[in-house]
Amino acid sequence: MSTTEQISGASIGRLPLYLRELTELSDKGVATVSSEALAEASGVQSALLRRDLSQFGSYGTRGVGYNVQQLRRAILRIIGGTRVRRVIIVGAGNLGQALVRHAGFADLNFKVVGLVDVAPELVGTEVNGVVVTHPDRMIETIRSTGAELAVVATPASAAQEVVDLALEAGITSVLNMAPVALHVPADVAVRNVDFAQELQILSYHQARRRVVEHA
Amino acid sequence: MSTTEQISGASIGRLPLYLRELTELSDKGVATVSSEALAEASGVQSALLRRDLSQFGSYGTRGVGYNVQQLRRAILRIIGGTRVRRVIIVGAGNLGQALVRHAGFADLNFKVVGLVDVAPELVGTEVNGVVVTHPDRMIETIRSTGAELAVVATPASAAQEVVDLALEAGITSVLNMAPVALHVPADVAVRNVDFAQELQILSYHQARRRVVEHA
DNA sequence: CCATGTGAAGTTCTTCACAGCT
DNA sequence: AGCTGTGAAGAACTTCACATGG
Repeated sequence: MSTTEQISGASIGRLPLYLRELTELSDKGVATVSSEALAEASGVQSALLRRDLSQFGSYGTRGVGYNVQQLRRAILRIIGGTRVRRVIIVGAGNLGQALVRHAGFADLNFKVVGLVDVAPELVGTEVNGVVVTHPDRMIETIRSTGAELAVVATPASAAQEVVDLALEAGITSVLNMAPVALHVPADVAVRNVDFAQELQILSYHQARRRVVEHA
Repeated sequence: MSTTEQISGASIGRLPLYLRELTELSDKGVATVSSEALAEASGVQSALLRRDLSQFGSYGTRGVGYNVQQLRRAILRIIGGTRVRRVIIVGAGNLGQALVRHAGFADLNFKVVGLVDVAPELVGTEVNGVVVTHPDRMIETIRSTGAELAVVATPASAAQEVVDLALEAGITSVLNMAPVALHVPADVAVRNVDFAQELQILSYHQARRRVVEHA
């Protein structure tokens, strides 16, 4: 439980998967779960799950399994999920609006506190209870709402400039959905989500499959 | 140019990034690009880019760089982007509809040929020119349209059953946006995209940052 | 002289397999 | 007897640094 705990990047990426299944088990009233069962539900190997969990302490009992509640709370603490984290979404196009309307973030303690877009017909309106503001007022919006995570859902051409504004306002974590590589200082965390990229990766598998089939 | 070329998984994930930048360079009329410049634009290290590219042949000239057109075509062929790939989207909620409306897939030669949802008020309507059909007719829809990629944008509770239907219809590549681990045969490719997961990973970085700041 | 292509080293991540605890 | 936690091995991935070719 030290503050200098260093969890590997790959492991951190899986913690949300485990958390999701643990929450489900918890809701069902299940008290303990084996690494085998939790791993299966999460889509990973049991040895990998055990190694992941062992990195931040021992929440399992040999011969029994893991205490669902304890483990869930532990992961929740590690990823900061015990506290509300405010999110600002930049870009109120198809994707940005879909995100604002998306249920499920609230359950995880994320709160969308702002939505930003340049379109005059959108500025001032509300989407799912969130007011749309103009990028000119983005820094102000971020500061007044206390947003700490920014989601970039703009066209690629606008992504870098809005991220620069966000950084100026003190944002240090960015979820980038624009199909472009963002340039940020080393201490800023960026995660990229790109549907087109994912489809292209799947397309590669399809292409290879065809080769194999024709062999 | 052998058919047994084996490109590492991590490399394949980056090919779309390179392709994106190469297409931009191509549009600008740039003839050659150095690994340094292309890597910078793509957000990777130049040595990594060179290693990636060297895996499927030599498209560079020492002392000069890479031929933009040639390299672009080569990557396009590898990921199967020279051919139209038909996509069916399952789930016409916020996300599914945003995807159907999303411009940019067409440029990459992806065509949305079907949209599936259970909601009676949606079935039979059109979204961006694509007719919404009921899951009962999904197998038929997949077969008649020739869809080869399926995007799962349903609630988690419905994801596994729709994927099972898709597999039955012959789908072998799935982009899963539902927050649940899908179980599929080993020869089916699945890519998971989960916003909540990404936000949680960023949240971890925020949590760590706080610890450091308070040190 | 310049930038690619690549052995070699280094790092990170995963799996194996079993000792150790309950 | 059962399941975790982990050393050790293995696999995958990235970076270094320079020989090589244009």
